Amino acid sequence: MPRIVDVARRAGVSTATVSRALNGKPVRPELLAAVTAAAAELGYTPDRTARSLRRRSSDVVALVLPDVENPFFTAVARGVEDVAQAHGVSVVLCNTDDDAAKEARYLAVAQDENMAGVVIAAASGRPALAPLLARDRAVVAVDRAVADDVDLVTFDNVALGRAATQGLLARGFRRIACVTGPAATSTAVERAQGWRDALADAGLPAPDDLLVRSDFRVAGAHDAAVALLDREPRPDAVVATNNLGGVGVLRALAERGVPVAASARAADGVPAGAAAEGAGSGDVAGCGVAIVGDLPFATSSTDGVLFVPLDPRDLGAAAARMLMERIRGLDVPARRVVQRVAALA
Amino acid sequence: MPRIVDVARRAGVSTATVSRALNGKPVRPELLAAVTAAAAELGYTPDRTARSLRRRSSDVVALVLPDVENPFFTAVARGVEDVAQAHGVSVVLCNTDDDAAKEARYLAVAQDENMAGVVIAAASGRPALAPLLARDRAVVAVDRAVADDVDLVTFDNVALGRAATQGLLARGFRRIACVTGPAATSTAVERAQGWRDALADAGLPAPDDLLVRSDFRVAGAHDAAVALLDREPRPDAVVATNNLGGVGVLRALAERGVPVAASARAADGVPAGAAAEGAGSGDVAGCGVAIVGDLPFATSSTDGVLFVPLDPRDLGAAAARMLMERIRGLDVPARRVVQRVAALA
DNA sequence: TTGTATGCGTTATCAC
DNA sequence: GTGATAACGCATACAA
Repeated sequence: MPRIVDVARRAGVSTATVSRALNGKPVRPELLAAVTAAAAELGYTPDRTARSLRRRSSDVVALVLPDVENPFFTAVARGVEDVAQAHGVSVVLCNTDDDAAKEARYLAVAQDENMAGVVIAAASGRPALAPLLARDRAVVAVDRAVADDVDLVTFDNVALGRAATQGLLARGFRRIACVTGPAATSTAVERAQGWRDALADAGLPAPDDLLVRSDFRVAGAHDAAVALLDREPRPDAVVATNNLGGVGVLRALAERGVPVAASARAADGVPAGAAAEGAGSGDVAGCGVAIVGDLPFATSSTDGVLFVPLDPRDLGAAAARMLMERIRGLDVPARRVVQRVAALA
Repeated sequence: MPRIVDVARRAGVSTATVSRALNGKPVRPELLAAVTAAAAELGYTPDRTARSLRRRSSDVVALVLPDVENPFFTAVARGVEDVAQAHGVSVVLCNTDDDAAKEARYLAVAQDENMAGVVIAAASGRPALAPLLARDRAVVAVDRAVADDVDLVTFDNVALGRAATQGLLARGFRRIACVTGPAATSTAVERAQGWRDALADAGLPAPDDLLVRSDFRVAGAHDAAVALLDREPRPDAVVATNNLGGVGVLRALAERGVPVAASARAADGVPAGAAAEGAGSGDVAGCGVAIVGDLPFATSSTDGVLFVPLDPRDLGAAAARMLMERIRGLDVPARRVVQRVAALA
């Protein structure tokens, strides 16, 4: 492997000049030409390890995610990667499994590797960012809020939960349950708050037993939905506050033979009316479903489901752009960006 | 940040002894105790950049994947990550989009970063591994074969394609189409060969116009399936050789209002019989579907679909284990491991 | 502008 | 077994 001295010799200059030439520092045009020619002929590429040691910072950023198997986060990753690559920086993907210990370990690695920055969708609400911040590393929180005062780019989660719920209300549903994620996850909490707000706006109760905190995964949401279906009276619709939650809910409905209802039947507006006198208000009718997010791998049966679509790739791209700014030295107070959301689908 | 000299001073030894103590080299027990104590008190962690520079190899491995948004590959990533983490090595995820140029770029980065090794599911059949191999870096190909003579862990793809097809044959289907991936991808080619073999074994023709090479993605497979549904006579079943292909096929069927058929009707065994005299042999009947792989995010409507399940996580774990062996210095000829496959589902 | 010389933090080599 | 010291490959302070 050619090293910088080889290029220097071949170009007839010093290593310092090679370094400067290759890093865009002022160099006489003819020498620059000689250097780039020599580098090209030798197929020289700088050793990034040595460069990192010297610069005390590498061209790598960490992307810390709670679940790489969730299409939402892989889309975030794509967004981050797109802009990072455009800036010549590599992305290390770190999967925390929503586990604070794993997360802490990865953040330590990011520090020991002298990575330039971190984009994090935090497992815990209080990730161990202090050492990184002390070292003046760039940090951007994405999707989920964190305790530290760092750049943050999220959706308007309350609005998302509200939109999903209002959509169901508009379709005539009244007894609307909510399947959300962990209490430690801001998105889960805020979207559930949106559900609560929408019901309150409509003058409806939002009883605690219609709110189930699960884990934002398929199996958990599935179990939560099954439990909801056993409630008496059964809810006539369910809001899933994330994509995998939606999958779990749809599976539960399918298992129980409850079809997805695009809208409530006319009589449902009457609380204790005719519908309740049979085996319960929803025993034979379908169940409304609203999902915050998308199901990119759904196999077709989502007719009647109300989606509040998100663009996680765009979210990731926005976060990465903010990170690049910080890496380039931008020194302003922490920014909070709320990503625009498309209309209901 | 504490450095190795700080630990040395505090423990009253030289930096060399600290290094040895922390790396498990022989050191007098009392000194070892002093060093570990000092390191703990200071919260010292070695700078991995400096270590990499000196050792000429880092504790990071690259995982080069064609599509991080494909659940199959994220599962592979999980498997790789699990064993890598157990060995104290971090995993850099690189997404090539099945693009040879992007792939080459990432491989160059792996080299410049002095990464310890690479696990690759190659975009092209001939990835640019030569520089890495010349530098004596560990390389393991996973899922997809490559031209270079490196360790390889795959499924028995011909058997997979054959199993999917035989399953459909056993259910009575006869005119079975195949939607597979790019001609440059070994899995796509081999599974299609399995389809061909199974038909030949059954004494049936495998006409070229029933084999569609797509891109292993949803949209591509969808379009391919739509085209197949327009054939006259229409195929009575389709084999999708990967998971996303399966999604695309199922969506196409749903769009066209063609139900998934768990088995062919009795008369289908007769080539030019009664079924053909109407609007075509399959115009009203359903269509059989077999999928190599799984649909972790299917929302329920996969009744009747024949799955040939895979365990990509296990595949990734196996590849990572081989990589770890190589990194630890194992020096044997390239190995070819064919991963066991579960029975039909 | 350019070259020389030093340092980044660690591990490996050499004497002891 | 231990300590002093020289690398690893690059970027920069300083001198020219």
